[in-house]
Amino acid sequence: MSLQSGPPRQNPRPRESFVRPRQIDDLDRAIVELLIADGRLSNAEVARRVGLPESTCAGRIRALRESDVIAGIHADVDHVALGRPIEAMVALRFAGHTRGSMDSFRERIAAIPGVIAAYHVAGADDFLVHVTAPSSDGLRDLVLDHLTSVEGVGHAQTSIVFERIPGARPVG
Amino acid sequence: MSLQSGPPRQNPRPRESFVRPRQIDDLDRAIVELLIADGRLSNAEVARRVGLPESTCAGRIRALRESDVIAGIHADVDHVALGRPIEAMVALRFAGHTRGSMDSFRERIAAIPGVIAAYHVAGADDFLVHVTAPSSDGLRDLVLDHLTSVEGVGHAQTSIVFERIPGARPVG
DNA sequence: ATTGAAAGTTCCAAAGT
DNA sequence: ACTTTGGAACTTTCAAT
Repeated sequence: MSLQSGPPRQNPRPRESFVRPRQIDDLDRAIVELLIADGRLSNAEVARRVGLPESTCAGRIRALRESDVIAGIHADVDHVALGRPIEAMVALRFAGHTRGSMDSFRERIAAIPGVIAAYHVAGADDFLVHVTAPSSDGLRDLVLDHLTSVEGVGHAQTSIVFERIPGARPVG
Repeated sequence: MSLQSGPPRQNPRPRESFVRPRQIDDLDRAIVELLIADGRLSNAEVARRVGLPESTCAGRIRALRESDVIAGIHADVDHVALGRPIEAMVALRFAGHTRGSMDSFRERIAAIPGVIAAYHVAGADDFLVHVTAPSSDGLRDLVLDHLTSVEGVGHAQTSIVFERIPGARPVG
């Protein structure tokens, strides 16, 4: 079917990404950069651009995927077009930093509808939750029902996102 | 070559994504969800799963890409494996909110090495910049050389990211 | 717009050099 | 590590609905 799709990455990974089969070299980095720019490039095309025979290139890509250097390949969508025009970043602060409530929250974040990603951070805030909503009402409901109301959360500050500017993300 | 790759999305888009050729329906949403989960699914496979003939499905996917509902398909990489183990979110506050300096910053963000994405937000902070660095020294250099030092930036607060938790991102 | 069928292409695995 | 090869899978096109 193509370079493709190991089993879709399950979400809460138990924090172990230490299968590192082979040292990453510049060729691997070049391959990864190409696939960051366009995740649907065919193996043949990637091979051509990095100057590698197809079978060798395919082997490297497979290894990169199996070792989770390439964690996944996903479509980036326009949430506005899909009926969720409101985008926001919600900073959560836990009261007392109970390890337990933060852990249990961590496990449930991904299931909250509208959550694009969450970041567990050091500093004044504990989590940054990146969300979309169909309306400001929807955003309020999302925040109040699924974030503020979480056990242990002491404070939530919602910042509307005016614009998301994608980085070039060149690996170097 | 596949469903693939219109010209790679150029970065600072002038904020107009209003070519909406056809109304998005539930089938489109289903297709998009599949491609969010696995951006390398073949057209044949997507067609099978949503119960559409291949040619129809291919047409829809093409339309979704041309109208930028699907903005792009990109590999998600493990920055740790690629030699940038430090991940951080930097909150920037501009002094005086000079429109000009914020605009010019906006245009230059994507070129800063290590920047994954930046968010222009409403609220106390003006930008959240999501970055990776090869070391804490590298992070300091990145922040001091490219963020704090930007004209108009009054304050920068750096939060180390312990963990990124991807959301399910179901469109609904 | 959507469809099925057929043509043309690309991909993958397994062989050998 | 590279090349070739055969067969399977994929995308695309087109006439018709």
